[in-house]
Amino acid sequence: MDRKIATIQDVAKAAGVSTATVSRTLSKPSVVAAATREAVLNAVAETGYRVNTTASNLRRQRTGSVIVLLPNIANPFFSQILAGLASVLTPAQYGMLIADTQSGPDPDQLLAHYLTSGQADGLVLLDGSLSPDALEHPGRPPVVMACEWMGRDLPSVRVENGRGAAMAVGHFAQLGHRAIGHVTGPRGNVLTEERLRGFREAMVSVGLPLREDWILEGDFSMDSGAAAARVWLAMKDRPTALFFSSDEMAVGFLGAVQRAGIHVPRELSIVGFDNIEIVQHLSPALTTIRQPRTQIGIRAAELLLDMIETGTRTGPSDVIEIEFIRRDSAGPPPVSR
Amino acid sequence: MDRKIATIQDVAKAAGVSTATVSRTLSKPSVVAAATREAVLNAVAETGYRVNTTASNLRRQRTGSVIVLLPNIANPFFSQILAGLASVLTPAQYGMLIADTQSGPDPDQLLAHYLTSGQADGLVLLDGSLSPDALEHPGRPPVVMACEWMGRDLPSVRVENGRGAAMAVGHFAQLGHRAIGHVTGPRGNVLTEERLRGFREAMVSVGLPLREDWILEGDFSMDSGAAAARVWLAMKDRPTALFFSSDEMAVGFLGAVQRAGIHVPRELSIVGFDNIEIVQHLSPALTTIRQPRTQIGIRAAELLLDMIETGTRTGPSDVIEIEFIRRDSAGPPPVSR
DNA sequence: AAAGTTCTTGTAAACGATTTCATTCTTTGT
DNA sequence: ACAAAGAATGAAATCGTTTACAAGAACTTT
Repeated sequence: MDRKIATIQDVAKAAGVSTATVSRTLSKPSVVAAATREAVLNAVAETGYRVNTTASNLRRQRTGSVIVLLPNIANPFFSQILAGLASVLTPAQYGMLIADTQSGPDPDQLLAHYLTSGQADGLVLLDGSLSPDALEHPGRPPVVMACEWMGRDLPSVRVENGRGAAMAVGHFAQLGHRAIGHVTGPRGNVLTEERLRGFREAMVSVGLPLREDWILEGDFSMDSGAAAARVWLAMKDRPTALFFSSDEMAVGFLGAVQRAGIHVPRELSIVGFDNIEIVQHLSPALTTIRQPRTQIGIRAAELLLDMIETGTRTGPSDVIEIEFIRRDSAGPPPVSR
Repeated sequence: MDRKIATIQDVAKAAGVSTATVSRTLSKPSVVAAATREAVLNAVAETGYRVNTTASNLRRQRTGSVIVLLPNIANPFFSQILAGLASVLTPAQYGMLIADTQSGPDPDQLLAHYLTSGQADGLVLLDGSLSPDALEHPGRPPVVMACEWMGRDLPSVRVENGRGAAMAVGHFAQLGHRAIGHVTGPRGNVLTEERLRGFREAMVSVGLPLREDWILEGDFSMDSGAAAARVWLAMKDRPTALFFSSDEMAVGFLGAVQRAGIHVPRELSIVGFDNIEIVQHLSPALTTIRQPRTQIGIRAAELLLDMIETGTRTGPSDVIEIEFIRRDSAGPPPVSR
């Protein structure tokens, strides 16, 4: 009896109706008469029928899944966004396929592949360093960028990156710092550039000297934060405050300088960006800029679903508010000197 | 011309062959004559044809995706495993669907849903607290457990949890500690129980007193580590060494006690479990037990693919080796007293 | 009571691949 | 030179749905 899985045919037979009626009962119950509806639903329960998504997708000319392209699946920053995406995609009956752009050889090629393969009803891009060329493809599915965005008028969900940098600089200035540096993300990345721009503008706007040798390049990773620490320790003329383009770098930096005997925030103040979960548990707890990552994921998914349903290829962009979180890693500059 | 996406019919027409030949050229090139093969491949390139995965899957009675069930997608511990899974699933042309068991109302129901819905060719379970009842379903797809495992003889990939605990205890004992405590994961979780058992056995085997009030319950999270710190700080008679069932808890604990002015490892030694990326960047760098998480993901995916291809529902289990990583968070016990 | 409407339902044609089976064309062995 | 075996191809069925269209039934409306 339960040998084979029931098809819509079996249900139709059991209920004494046509397959069309079964299908209608399940998708638009309102158009079928109450009596038949009940008969069908009974038959469904009886046979344990589940619609075959593959067949349904084929007929409806959709795939039922959206692909998320991200630079590194193992990065906790992204997993939070994934959680947000999943929370709206799953209820909407869309599967979420995850593809790691770093794992393969050529990220741009991977993007092109997914744009042309017709394997997804939509794409979410979390990697801002992808080249937008492939987006010219005519029949491509809708695409939404989250966090990072590219030149074209691609719908995106982003945060006020520049303002975040300005908040950090403002905080340092107010505490009395005059020697402020910055550790950036990888050059070319939109987030990096945006935050760097915000940093520069804020520095001139508060009237502080902008020293290029106090702008260190990282790549958002903890390792690159630790590397920045070695550079900072080796400087003869050090900034007393550092703004990091990511919390991860701040964490790597903090651990490294602490091991070198530096006390934060007594000898050096630092501020991160993102508010990843761990930083509140550090000692000192990290002052940072909060990005509501789950929220970003949710909005991106909503935008994408809207585009998929309306069949548009463009859409609005959304800017999500950030928040300055004052903790204990930034204090007044050292008095000596 | 490029208006609509090309189907296999278009390719067949362009190459002057039947659709059957096109299909064969693409799946089993060896059975078609060299000349025709070339003609078909040219036609493919010309039309920009991509096989429609949905149609292919329907015909082949498969779904082309495996579902990964995990307790919390935002947990960095799991994302590393996901990366491992993806690295073998993607090349094998399987999509990886991720489902969060914590986000919905009833985890067990979610598992049952995926087991019966026929939406996946296989399942990977990363949540050991799921009840195995649903696995009785007759036509269910193959299932592999990673990290955690359940009573039944389900194929699984796991690590030597008990031995990990023993390594930590051994290390403490060798350093001269006599008062050793343990912070566990949530009760009922297989990992928790296994490590706790290992801890207990190791304690008696090195001949140290096993004090139940020095066994604190956590839930693997940083917050629960911080909570454990408050308990430890409030104790009149404290253990001088603590073994944590997860790095996350160790991190939460470390930050909390450091803020209370405790020096690790001078006043207290700690050892974690997992070796998550961040712990090497802390100050002090955390001594811990490394689980090769990417490796676990890879093996689980390999096992699952094998089961899918051979059509078996059982398979071998695999035990992955762990490694003790000595860093700076464990030292000799304080001399005072 | 005839002519329109409005509701329900069924018939059958897609959707785009894969694969069985039969057919034609080559080889090969004797 | 002829039968048998092998290789390459095509015709058509099939996977399990959804949905355009048609048709019958049940009501209105005049």
